Amino acid sequence: MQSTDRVAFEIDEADVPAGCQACGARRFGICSALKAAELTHFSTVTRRRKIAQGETIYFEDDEVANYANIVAGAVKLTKLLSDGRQQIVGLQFAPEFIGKPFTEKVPVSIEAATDVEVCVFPKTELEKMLRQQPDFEHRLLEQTLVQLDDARTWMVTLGRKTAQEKVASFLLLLADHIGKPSADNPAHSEFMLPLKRADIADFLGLTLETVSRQMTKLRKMGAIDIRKNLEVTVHGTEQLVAISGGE
Amino acid sequence: MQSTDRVAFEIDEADVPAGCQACGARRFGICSALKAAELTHFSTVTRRRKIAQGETIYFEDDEVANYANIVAGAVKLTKLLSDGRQQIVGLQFAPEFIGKPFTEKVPVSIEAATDVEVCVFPKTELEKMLRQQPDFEHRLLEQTLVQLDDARTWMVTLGRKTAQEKVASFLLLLADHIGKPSADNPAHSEFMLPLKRADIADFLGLTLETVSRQMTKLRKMGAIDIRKNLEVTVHGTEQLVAISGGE
DNA sequence: CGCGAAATTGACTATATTCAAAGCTAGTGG
DNA sequence: CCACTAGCTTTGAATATAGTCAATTTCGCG
Repeated sequence: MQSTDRVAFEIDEADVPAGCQACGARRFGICSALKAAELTHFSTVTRRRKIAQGETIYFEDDEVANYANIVAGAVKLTKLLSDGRQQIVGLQFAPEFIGKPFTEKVPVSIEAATDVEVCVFPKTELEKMLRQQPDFEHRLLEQTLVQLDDARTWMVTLGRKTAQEKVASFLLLLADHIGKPSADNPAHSEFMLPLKRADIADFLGLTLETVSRQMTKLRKMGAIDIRKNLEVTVHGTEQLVAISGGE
Repeated sequence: MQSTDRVAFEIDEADVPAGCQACGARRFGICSALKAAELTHFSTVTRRRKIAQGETIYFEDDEVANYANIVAGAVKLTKLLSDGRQQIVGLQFAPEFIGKPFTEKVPVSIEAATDVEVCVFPKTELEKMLRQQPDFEHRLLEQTLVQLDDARTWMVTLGRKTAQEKVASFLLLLADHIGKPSADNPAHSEFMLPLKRADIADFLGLTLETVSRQMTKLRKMGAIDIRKNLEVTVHGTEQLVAISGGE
């Protein structure tokens, strides 16, 4: 006969819904505020959805009835000016939360930057969880504070950096979020660009031509390598940090 | 003898600490989540402080032991690059909350843009209130979401607007927060600039000369009037909205 | 292989910056 | 009360950086 401890542990683990076990949000996202039993209940009202690159998930000022966690991929948050100029105001990667609680409308458009998989749940359900679980709201506040800090950090990049520094900052941001140590040299970092040049330009407040020129310059300086327009290798982040004008 | 209702009402009102009665944070800030009795307790651990224009309240990455509500005046939140370039990432007016909960360090420098009066309270005390009062945390989350939205809206201005549009956007922001209808024409708006040209430049991602030139241009276009370098009159906001490139 | 989309490169231009000088404004002291 | 100063603002001329428009190349995919 097994010890109660052991049994309890196994039951607990078994209680974690299958779909949640491999999910980043379970461990690092808002779901980490939930206990297995609560998660089980929660998982009955969520559903997985795959979204193709380029699809818009919410339009700016849409009224929304759902929220979601990103399970895989990256989404871009954009804002438009009436004449069509566009600014990407944030990139979000797994396992971050999508949506703005307690308001009718989302103040940004949300679009799949890569193929994306999300875990969707109804607005009402989230708000119920928030009322029942103070921890859950706490977690949400923490994630919001991180996003606020990220936004403000990016404001410095937008307002005060040169084109070259902006591009270097962008590459460092990606290295940080989706970079993997390269096979041959662990000090290097490799990743696929989740955005095309026009989107990078919209994120950096530049034109796509300027982005392209600066990428070329960084390549010629030996700071990075780009293959097939989207496979990037960073040759040591220190050099890139120096070029980026720092934090 | 008075009715119990009447008595209860008077006691309740009388319970609101004297210092809180005229405070904006009491009605619109985070303190509005508190009932009179809780407020009374809270007010025993707060203290008023006056801060002169130009004084720094927190330095970037300082560890802080206090939070505060702005009672009067305006503060600027700034971030620095290592070589000294500066970006103002936010302006806050009464009755907003200052400080970043649950973290050791503030990620921005906070400086009094005008003479400021704040209501200060210890970090530990706020965090205790947050645990005891879910409403309080909820309120804080809502304020943080508003700040996040403000930051993202400003990112569009920084990344995608021209100098002229930036200056117009800035004036509209002020008209919105501290503008008063002018005496002679209610469609006009008047206010004192809380920032000097160099600060406006740091807020808009421009140089102070460019800010000055654009102000002059707006004056010559008849959109605004400036007296003594800091008294501004907006001649109808529609024109300024049109110039600002919109939301 | 060939087509369409995306990226690069080039030549020219526009916008905002830089550097420099002069003009205001408010506060101080004779 | 006026002159003087210090700090800020305005204005000007020259320059640099990024933007625009256009041509060419590369890449992904049928």
